[in-house]
Formats: sequence, C-alpha cells, structure tokens
Amino acid sequence: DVTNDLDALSQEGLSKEPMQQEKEAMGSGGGGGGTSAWEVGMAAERKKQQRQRRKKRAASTMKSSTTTTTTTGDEEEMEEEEEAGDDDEEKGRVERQREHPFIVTEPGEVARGKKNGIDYLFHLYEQCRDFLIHVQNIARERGEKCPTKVTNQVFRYAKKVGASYINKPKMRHYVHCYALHCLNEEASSALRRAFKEKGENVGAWRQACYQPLVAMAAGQGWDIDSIFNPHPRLSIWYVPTKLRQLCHANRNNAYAAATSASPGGYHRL
Amino acid sequence: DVTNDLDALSQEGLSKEPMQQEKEAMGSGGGGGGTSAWEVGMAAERKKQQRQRRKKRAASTMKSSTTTTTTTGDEEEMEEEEEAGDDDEEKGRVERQREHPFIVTEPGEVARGKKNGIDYLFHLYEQCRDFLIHVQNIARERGEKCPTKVTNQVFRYAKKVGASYINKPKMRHYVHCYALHCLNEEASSALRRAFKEKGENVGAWRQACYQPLVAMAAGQGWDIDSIFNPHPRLSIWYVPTKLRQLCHANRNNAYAAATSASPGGYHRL
DNA sequence: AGAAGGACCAGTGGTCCGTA
DNA sequence: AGAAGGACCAGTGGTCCGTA
Repeated sequence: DVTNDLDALSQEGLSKEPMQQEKEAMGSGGGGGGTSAWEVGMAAERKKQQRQRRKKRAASTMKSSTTTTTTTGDEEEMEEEEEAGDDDEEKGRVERQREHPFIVTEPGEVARGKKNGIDYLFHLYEQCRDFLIHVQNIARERGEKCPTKVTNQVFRYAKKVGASYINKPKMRHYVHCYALHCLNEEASSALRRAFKEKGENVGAWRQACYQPLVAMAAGQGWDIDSIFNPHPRLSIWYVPTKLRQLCHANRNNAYAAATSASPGGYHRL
Repeated sequence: DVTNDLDALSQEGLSKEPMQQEKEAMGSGGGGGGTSAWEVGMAAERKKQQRQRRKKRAASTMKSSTTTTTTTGDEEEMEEEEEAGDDDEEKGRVERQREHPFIVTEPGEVARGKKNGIDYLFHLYEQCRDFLIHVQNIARERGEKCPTKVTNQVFRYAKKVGASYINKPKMRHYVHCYALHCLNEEASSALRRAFKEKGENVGAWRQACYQPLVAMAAGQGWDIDSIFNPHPRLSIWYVPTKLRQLCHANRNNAYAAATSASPGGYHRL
C-alpha cells in the first residue's frame, strides 16, 4: 500500500532501462519533492536518456531461446553520443532486461554509454535503507517483529513497489564499497579517481575497497562489526563474509608477526 | 573442545535423569567451583536423587513399539518418599528418555516425585546464556559472525557438550515465564506462590505469566522489544510470538477505547 | 488431560553459475 | 573477459503433533 514513488522517480534515466514494467505498474507520477543533492547534479543528464521503456514485459516463457543470435559485445565502449539506443526496439526482440554494468566513475560523474556510475550504485544502498524503514514501519504497525537489517523481506518489498533493479546478489556484492564510502568518503573518492585514472574495471576497484576497511578494523582490534555497527547507515547491512575473513586473516598475521618479532622467537619464551 | 562441565555438573540430580549418555560422554569430572546461590540451596536435595543413570542409550530403532503396554499414568502424584524409582530398570525396557514435567514450585522449593521445579526451569535459561557466550567466544576466535541471540547453533552446541535436556521447543515455550522472572522477580514469585496454592498446573501458570508482561509493555507504548532488549539476560532471547501479539492486541484495544471514550464516539469527529 | 521434544516447514542468508 | 542476477541450498526460526 505504501508505494515509494519518490525513490522510484529519483531513478529516472539513471540506469538506462531500470524498470519497464515497474513504471507501468506505478504510473509515472509527476515529480514529488525531496530531491537529493546528487539527484540535482544528475538532472542535466536526464534529457538525453528518456526513452526506451516499452518492450514487452519479460515473458516468463522467454527462457527458451529459439534462435541463438550470437550477440558479440561490440556495443560496449560506445561513444557517449550514441544517442541513447533504440536498438532493442529496432529488431523487436524480447530481450532479457538487466541493469547496465557499473564503471568506475569519480564523485559527481555520470556514466555515459550503457553504463551506470558509482554514485548511482551508492544511491541504491540508500534506497534500500528507505525500503527497510518502510518495512519496519509496516511491521511496527502490525505488531510483527521488526527487521534491523536489509533482509530478504526488504528485497521482496523493493520488488513489490517497483524497484526491480534492486536485487540481493548485487547489493551484497558491493556492500564493502558502500561501507568505505560511508566511513571515509575522502578515501573512497580518492580510490575512485585513482582507479578511473588507471582505466581499471569495476572488479578491480571493488577488490581495492577491502584494504582500507581492514586497516580501519585493525584500529579496533580487527573487529569489523565494531566498525559497521555504530554507523547508522552501515549498521543495517550484513558484514560481507570476505571482509570478515580478511580482517581475521590480518589479525592472525599481525599476531604471528608480533610473537616472532625478535630473531629466534624471543617473545615465545 | 571447550566443554562446559560446570553447567552440566550443576545439573546433577535436579532433573531426575537429565543425561544418561551425556554423562558418559563427558566423564563425571570432579566438582569445579562457581556454584550459584540457587545450586547451594539445592544441595540438600541431592543425596536422595543420585541414582538411575544407566539405561541403554535410547536406540534409534526404538520407535517401533512392539508390545504396547498400556502404562496408565498412576505413578504421577506419587508420594515424595517413593525412594527414587529404579522402576525403569526393573522391567529392562528400553524407554524413551525425557525430562520430568514441570510443576509450579515457589522460589527455593525443590520438586518432589518425578517432577522438575520452576527454579530448575529458570536455571536452564541461564545455562543457555552460558552456552551462547561460549559459542560467541568460539566465533570471535575464528573470525566468524557472532550470534547475539540463542539460536539453533547454541542449541546444537548444548547438545554437543552433553546438555541434551536442553532443547528449542522447551526453551521457546517458557521464555516469557523467564522474562517475568528477570524483569520483576517479586511479581514472578508471587504468581508462583498463588498458582501453587491454588493447585494449578504448569500450563495455567504459564498462561498467567503473559499479563504482567503486557502491563509492563503498556508503559512503553506496548513495545515489548523495548522491554526485552535493554535487559542483559533477556535480550538474548527472541520475543515469543504470542507475547508480541498480545501486546499488539492490547494496544489496539486501548486505542479503540480512547477514540470512543465519550458516548456517541465524540472523538471521531 | 497435561506436557516434553523430534521433526517438519516456510522462508533466510549466502552466493554460484548459467546468462548476456 | 567482465558483470548482472535468477535460482539454488544448507541451515534458521518457529512450532505442530505424534509420543509417553
């Protein structure tokens, strides 16, 4: 009942075709307030990206790919003025819709071509937080138990209110990147600029986000939970397994180093 | 590896045959310190209850009851000096072992006959807390995620270290009784005395434990979580569904009463 | 009838791997 | 090769109901 039009609207044009059926389901209601600084920054981009939204709703029978047209990945690094592809409609194919892949952008930068930027990625985390708050309010109203984290229930709610571009594997995949952004925006921004500069792909940037977090945890006895939990926007996210493991491994290494600091293992005695 | 002999030992003789195989598995190691006030109080009772512990380990094939000997429930309200029944061994049956049922006892009172008292019930909750703390320590040591509640993992751990008399359905069943004990020991004790006096069974006492808790929650806007969470011994237990529902129902009733307080529903206008 | 607890079940956290 | 996400799976919270 409580549909979150605001969040859905703020999406407009950011991901290239984020929600065909969802828009239809919600109606494309006129712009409500609450526009964030980031959304304002994005506004300039929007005009050139407001098309392609029809396309048959992904039929559930679609899975049987009749003619395997080997689509080579050449449309990837397209020039920015490709004028927003109606290429899908051209052939009338019923395509599997997915979000455009992320590229490493610096803060404030909008991804061009069929790509999404990192500001957009982080925005998804804030949308999830809003969805969680809605789910919590509904639960309290009904006297049901109230989730403290972004759970399956929250992802289901996101889908229900039309944010089909939000899904669990994606959000879990980049949690630690968002964590760095929350905890040390300076460091996060510097890392993004550096990786953009080097022309690194998203995977490389994502990997590089771990180390600064481990360093922060080291200052808390490698207790990553004590880093996540006190932070209001981060505490609602499960600590990623790999980050937890990295912290643990570093703690053990530090301990091993400390206990064999002097030649001959002096500290062992 | 970290076996919790202490807790297991403190059980000695309280439940009649709490752990036959478990004792064997753990060895009946000599008494370690850490004896609680309640355990001291119980010590006098122990001498008369230190037998019956052999009995074949409950065979897993046991389920097919060959000769259905209709055991009538006459041995129930036995006199207290029944001298601790070796009756099981007498017939050499391979019986399904379970804990003796609870009876309503007043604080400090030990159940006689094949019964367990309420102090013993509450002691089980404290054992679970100890098990949780062990599980948490192990998790931290391994750098794994650390439970904040008594989870399946904790019940599994309890079984592993020999506390087979602890199980999830039982602990969940009486959580709110333990909650009242934690939050208002005076009220809890008074209720126990009253229900023992009236000769009520455990089920009736258990039901009666809900209302005082709802009344406490009412003082917090019927938010039962705000009652459980700040309490160090209670916060590790999930709020029982029925208690949550009762609080919600009472909130709604109170609201309905408030909005139709004057004749003719004045407040509605 | 009253009660203990094995065992089941719907929905979870976690992430792999078939897909594009 | 790099990436998005449907869908699976082991183990969870919750408690019913066959058992004693």
